[in-house]
Amino acid sequence: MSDVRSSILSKEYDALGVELRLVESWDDSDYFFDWDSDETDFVIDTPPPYPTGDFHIGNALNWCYIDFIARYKRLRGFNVMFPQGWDCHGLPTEVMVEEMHGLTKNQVSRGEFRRLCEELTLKNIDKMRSTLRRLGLSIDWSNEYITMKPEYYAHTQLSFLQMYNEGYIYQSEHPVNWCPRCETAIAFAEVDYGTRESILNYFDFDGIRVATTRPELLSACVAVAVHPEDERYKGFVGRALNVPLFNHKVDVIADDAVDPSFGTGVVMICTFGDRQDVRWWAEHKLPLRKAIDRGGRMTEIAGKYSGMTVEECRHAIIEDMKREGIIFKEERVEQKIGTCWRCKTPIEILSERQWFVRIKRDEILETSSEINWVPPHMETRLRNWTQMMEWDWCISRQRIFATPIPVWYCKKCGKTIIAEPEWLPLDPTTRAPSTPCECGSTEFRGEEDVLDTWMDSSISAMQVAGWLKGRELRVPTQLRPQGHDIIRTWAFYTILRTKALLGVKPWETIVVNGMVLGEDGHKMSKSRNNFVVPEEVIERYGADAFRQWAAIGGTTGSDIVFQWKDVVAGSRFLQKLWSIFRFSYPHIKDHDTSRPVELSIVDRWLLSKLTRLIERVTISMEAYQFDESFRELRSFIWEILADNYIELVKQRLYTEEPETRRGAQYTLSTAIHTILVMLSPFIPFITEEAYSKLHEGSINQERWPEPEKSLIDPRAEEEGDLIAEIVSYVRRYKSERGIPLNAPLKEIEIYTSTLRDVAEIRGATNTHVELHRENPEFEEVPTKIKPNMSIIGPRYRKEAREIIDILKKRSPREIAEEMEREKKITLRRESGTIELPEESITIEKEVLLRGRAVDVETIKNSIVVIEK
RNA sequence: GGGCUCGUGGUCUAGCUGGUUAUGACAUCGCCUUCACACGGCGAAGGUCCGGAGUUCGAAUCUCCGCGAGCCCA
Repeated sequence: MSDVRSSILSKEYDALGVELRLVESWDDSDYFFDWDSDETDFVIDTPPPYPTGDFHIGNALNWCYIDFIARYKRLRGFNVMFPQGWDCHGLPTEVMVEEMHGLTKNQVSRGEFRRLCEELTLKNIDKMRSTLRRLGLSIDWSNEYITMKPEYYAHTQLSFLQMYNEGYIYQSEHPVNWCPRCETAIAFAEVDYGTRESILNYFDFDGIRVATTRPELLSACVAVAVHPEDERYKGFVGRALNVPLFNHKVDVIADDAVDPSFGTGVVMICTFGDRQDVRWWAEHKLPLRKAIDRGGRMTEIAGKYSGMTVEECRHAIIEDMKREGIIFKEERVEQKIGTCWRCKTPIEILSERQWFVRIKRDEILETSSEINWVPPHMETRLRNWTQMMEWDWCISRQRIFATPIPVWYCKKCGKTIIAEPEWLPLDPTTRAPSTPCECGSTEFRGEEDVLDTWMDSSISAMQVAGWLKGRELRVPTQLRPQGHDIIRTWAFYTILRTKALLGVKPWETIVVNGMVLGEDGHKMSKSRNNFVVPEEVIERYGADAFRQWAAIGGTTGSDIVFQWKDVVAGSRFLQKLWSIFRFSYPHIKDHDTSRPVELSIVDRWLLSKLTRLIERVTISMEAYQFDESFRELRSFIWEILADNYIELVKQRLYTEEPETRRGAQYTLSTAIHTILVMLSPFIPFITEEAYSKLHEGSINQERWPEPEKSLIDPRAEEEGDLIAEIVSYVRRYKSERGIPLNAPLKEIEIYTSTLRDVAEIRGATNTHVELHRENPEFEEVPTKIKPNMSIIGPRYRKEAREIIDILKKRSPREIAEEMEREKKITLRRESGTIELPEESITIEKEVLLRGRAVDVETIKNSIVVIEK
């Protein structure tokens, strides 16, 4: 027996040691998707992160969710793909390369600049890969993709050709959001907003009073607008005015989008001061006057101001207007302005020849409605965004590190030449078309503009599902997990593109995670000093502890506050679990399962509760409710298994009597095995470590438990609950009186009709237990009548209140006696009598005992007497 | 300015289709070193469930209004 009592397992669980060892020993191929499997596919469209080099804690939350699902689905027998992509192209890397090497992109060749970007990106990817591994994520590395590699961007280019041929993509001169510092067009999704204090200048505009915050656009003025109902300006509509300082003629138009209460009620329309100008310009078919160039400087139409920056021009024009005496008022106003998401420079709206993807609102909305959104309200964000889009998606960028647009222009006739699919991948700036132009010319200018990075990443669902890989196409994929911050970009573009290219939705389900907030409840940012990186957490408490925070930090979809205490609580649970395992291990490691075993009431009680646990956790996992799943598991393990079951069966496990022992061994073994498997999606390290002590192979090869309905036993649950409560009462009794827990009491008497077996109570209390079927010596005094509202409420509706009042007025003893006699209660009122059935009230009783020095406690329908 | 979400003991959090003892964690206090675990066990204290109105026999839960917060955006 001595070997049973001293476990060979360490007392303390060494999370860091175990995890570092397992990270090294795990076999990547366990997680490979099998393209030829007969099992049902579960393909996950992991959103490829941007390789900044740092895996943000928000990403880590998202990836934990993905891993919970991937591991759970594998246990359920699915052929799971959890791929990892890298969305490489983009401005931030260009800027970083320029800073690192102290150069601008124009100082080296396009090819050389691209090479430097690739070099940095590969380094960053490497760094992030090691964080992913350390987190214990079951990524399928055989399905990794890197968007900057030619084999990937060939697909991006092909998608461009297909969408061009189907009329989704077109080139046109159109207003676009423009960053003058980055000298590139940007999409709406890339525009940030900030406030700025500016001056509202009131001035005389050829006899009408106008207020504007952007006098520098005077040379781009194409009309003046008033509200049609505005009495002050009725006579002006249709008149032509002379633009101050510039003297070109513009018309006064009426439009009800003009706010009569703002400024003077007269608006100067320029091409373009803001998006409202674009709307008016298009609606009233106004001329185009470009006053600002790509670098943010004034053009020739600005006359003597040309060459100035926007700021310089504004000051100069205001000076000149003052000199002419036409400014009569200046007012400070708070103004919201669009800025570049990357460099925060105020953006301009310029009219440029650019490439666009047509936004087909209805198609996107309809496709979105076919997707199962978790949680459902996240879809409204996409719907609102889609309905608000004012013009098409501008996909061309004036940058270098991006997918080249596979297009040339004939130098002779100007025709646009679109590449053939078999020429891909290609860079039109270094390669000419393989065939001459229709006009016979072989001289071409390659398109220097490149594609928006979202063009790369928005085909991820198709890419992972085998598009163009010579595999059967598996679209829609089963799942897209992502944060709610990228609904209007990643989700939106992916839905648009997959529908446009393949005619189907990209995913069956999208699970949206919240943002991670710092401990102060605000979004994590370096300036707020509430920033935590996943590596820091893992180095201190390990990945299993971190993953528990991800699971129970909050409900799926809600924003989650990062809190160290949650991680600490997670690490304590690991220790608790280890202690349970360490205790159980010697009893279950080689128990005999070959012969049927005799199960006691508490064994059946535990197995029944375990079965219900399996049912509940399975349901919540299917609904992606990780907090609920993990909470259920943790409370079962801690409260039911450890605090109750193990305490109850300890004596049986230590006994020399093999039959008594075997039932407990069997039950404990089943419970331990089951919870390890169910915990393994959340905490893969400790579960693998424990599992490996009992079995060959990895826990990854296990199957998710099926609830065995025949094990659900309400009678055993009732009896077991009573036993657990009695034992816990005795424990409390001893604790309150300073009696050591294992010290025997004189005697415990239990008066009950529920219990049949008291062996475990005897063992757990270390006291002789007498079981009685009847209780003649006691006097029971009813002390309180508790109305059962869930019965009385719905049955008596409006009369419920009155019934309770009447019950309160009558004495508990009287009611109890009537109930004993009649099996019902008759209430008399002015408006007649009411008969309450037995189940509508609960009678609380106090037990009195004469003549003996005892403590008495009523637990459920049983009475426990402890002799002093 | 709009959309979405949220507002529950000191802090964080559960509470689905309304039912009278509101869950748990951390922190606080007291008791207990008992042969799995003191990173433990047992117990205590701590709440106008943001405010107001409404629906209802009954509201933390449903509706409306207000206040506040967070996120995403204009």
